[in-house]
Amino acid sequence: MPPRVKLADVARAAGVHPGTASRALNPLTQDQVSRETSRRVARAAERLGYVPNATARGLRTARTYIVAMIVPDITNPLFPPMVRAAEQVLSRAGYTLVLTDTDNDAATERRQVEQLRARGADGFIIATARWDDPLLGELAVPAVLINRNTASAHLPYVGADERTGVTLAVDHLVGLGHRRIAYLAGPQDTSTGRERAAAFRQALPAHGLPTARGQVRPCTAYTEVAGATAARALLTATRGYTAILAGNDLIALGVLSELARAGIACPSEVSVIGFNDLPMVDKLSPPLTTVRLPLADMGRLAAQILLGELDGAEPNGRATQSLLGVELAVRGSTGPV
Amino acid sequence: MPPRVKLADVARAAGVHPGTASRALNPLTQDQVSRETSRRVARAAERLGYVPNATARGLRTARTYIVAMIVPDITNPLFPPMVRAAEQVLSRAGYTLVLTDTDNDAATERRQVEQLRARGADGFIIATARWDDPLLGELAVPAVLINRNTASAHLPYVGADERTGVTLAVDHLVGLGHRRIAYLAGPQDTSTGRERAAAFRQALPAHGLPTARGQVRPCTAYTEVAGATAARALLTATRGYTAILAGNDLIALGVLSELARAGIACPSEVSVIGFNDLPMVDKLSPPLTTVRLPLADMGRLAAQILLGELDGAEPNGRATQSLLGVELAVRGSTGPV
DNA sequence: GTGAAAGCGCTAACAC
DNA sequence: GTGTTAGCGCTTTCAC
Repeated sequence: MPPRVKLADVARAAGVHPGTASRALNPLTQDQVSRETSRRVARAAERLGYVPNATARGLRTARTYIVAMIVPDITNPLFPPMVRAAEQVLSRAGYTLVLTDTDNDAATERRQVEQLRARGADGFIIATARWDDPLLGELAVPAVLINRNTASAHLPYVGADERTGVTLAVDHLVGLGHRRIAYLAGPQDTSTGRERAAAFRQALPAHGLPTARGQVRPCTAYTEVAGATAARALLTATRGYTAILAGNDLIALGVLSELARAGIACPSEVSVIGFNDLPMVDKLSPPLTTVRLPLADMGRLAAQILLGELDGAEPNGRATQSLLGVELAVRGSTGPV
Repeated sequence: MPPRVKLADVARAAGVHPGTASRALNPLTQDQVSRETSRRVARAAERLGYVPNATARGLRTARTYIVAMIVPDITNPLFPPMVRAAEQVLSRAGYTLVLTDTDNDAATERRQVEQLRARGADGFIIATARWDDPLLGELAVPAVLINRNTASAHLPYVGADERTGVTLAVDHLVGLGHRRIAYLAGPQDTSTGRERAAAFRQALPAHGLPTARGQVRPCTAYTEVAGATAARALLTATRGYTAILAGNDLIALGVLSELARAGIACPSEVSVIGFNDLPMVDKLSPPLTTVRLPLADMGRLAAQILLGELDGAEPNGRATQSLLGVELAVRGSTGPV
């Protein structure tokens, strides 16, 4: 393959010095150069098919225009829409997105972050934050949290309005006449697990409904199996509930399968609501009523906030916490008592 | 933030020249240095928390250790398992994976590839290949195709054994007594669309079954809507089919909804088979019988082949074409005639 | 086995 | 408005 054309070649072709060519090609410094020169350089670059060497530029400017996004598991359908939207925003701004899947493993995450810092990633979008995460202090570059927050709230955070989501779900159930509603929460070491459970505990009294022991049960994981296990425990303990709100759709799936196994009809005997609106849950029998999160909007906003910190001033002392609106997708898994 | 410790710092701390420190730290050149020196340098690096600057190294070595993976749409559940597996293999080999989502758009793809070449990506894994794709000739670095092949077969390709998948599906249906089987193919400008359709046309005669006009109908896209449209056209033209094989699961979903709309029971009146085994299709009513592809294996192998070309010799003249085995997941959407 | 020195391609002070 | 010069941090010849 032919040696790539470099800035010096363009400069020679345009009859100017490399420094001038550099200025002419960079939008930010273009006004230091005469219109005419700028045009000539641009044309030469075009003609020779000049592609700037990002590595050399990065070495000189100490910026790589690389942003790393860290997700726990890209096969979890929650993340692709965020990744996709973030990538679009960043790519348009001239940044390249590096995706890292940590496989939900802290050690892997550590290794990856190390590698990315060596790469000189200019910033991070982090979807793996645990509630109390030591890693986040050591980043030394701008970072934005998405989907899951941490206790300290030192970093900008973009999430969904979990509380409203839970409230919408409970309101819907109460509107259908339900008064005995159980909640199968997600794991309590995630911000979503905590937020949603807290919101549920507040939502009942708001409707004048009593809270009973065992009405809120945490699942060990956001999985169908954990959901089924928790549902079984719930049904064994009490059969009086007419509705079950699940910490997410996978847990709801577990609930549905457990109900089927126990011969309890949904929604005529027990209504079920999930959280996330995963693809295909509208095709289940019954189609799942669930809270829909604005995943793409979250990805977009996270990228925009990061770009702001990257281009602009120092990160704000008090980090912006953004909660995007959610909606309830009402489907067949909920009905009147 | 403190200025990052660089190689010169480590060298000084170890009492050697930077060049020597470099040799000591690089596994490939470590044997040019005495055991003792090597140890001393390693210790100093450790103590100072030295992290090599990948940009500087890249400028010098003309390698970035970046591999770009190009997918049409990361929210399509087909791709995350491939991406994840590829990333694991590459990351372990010291490479960083850059993910690009082209949004199924050729212009976007072009722009992205340009950007990635400027970045100096050492290699590409390409899942967006169209049947006849001019872009592929211009890469100038090693590349591996995954999931979709091109006409020329000049590049290594990793895919699933589509033909066997179709054969398994047809065999299954014939085994259930079906003799009138229609095929709703995917778009014919994709290798998967073509391969599967061709395989279907061969599979019928193999069982001594006749082929009729209109028995194979291409859909305009791999979508539920396109599937429903094609299914409607099929049912309007002929009602004699007892089984429909779909080009992929989304098309199958369209078929199922169209059958429901027309009041035709599945599987008792018409059996349906999909392709891909997307998440959740086992939870439909009826659960979808479908061909399962080894997506993660494909991602893994593609990454390994690419690593081979990256580390090793020149790309083989005759590019390796790998077809990985598939299996049929038999579920409720197929039954006896 | 180790030191010296050059240079990857680019940008940003500094001159004029 | 443009040319000159130095240098980002690393690797790799070439000496010794």
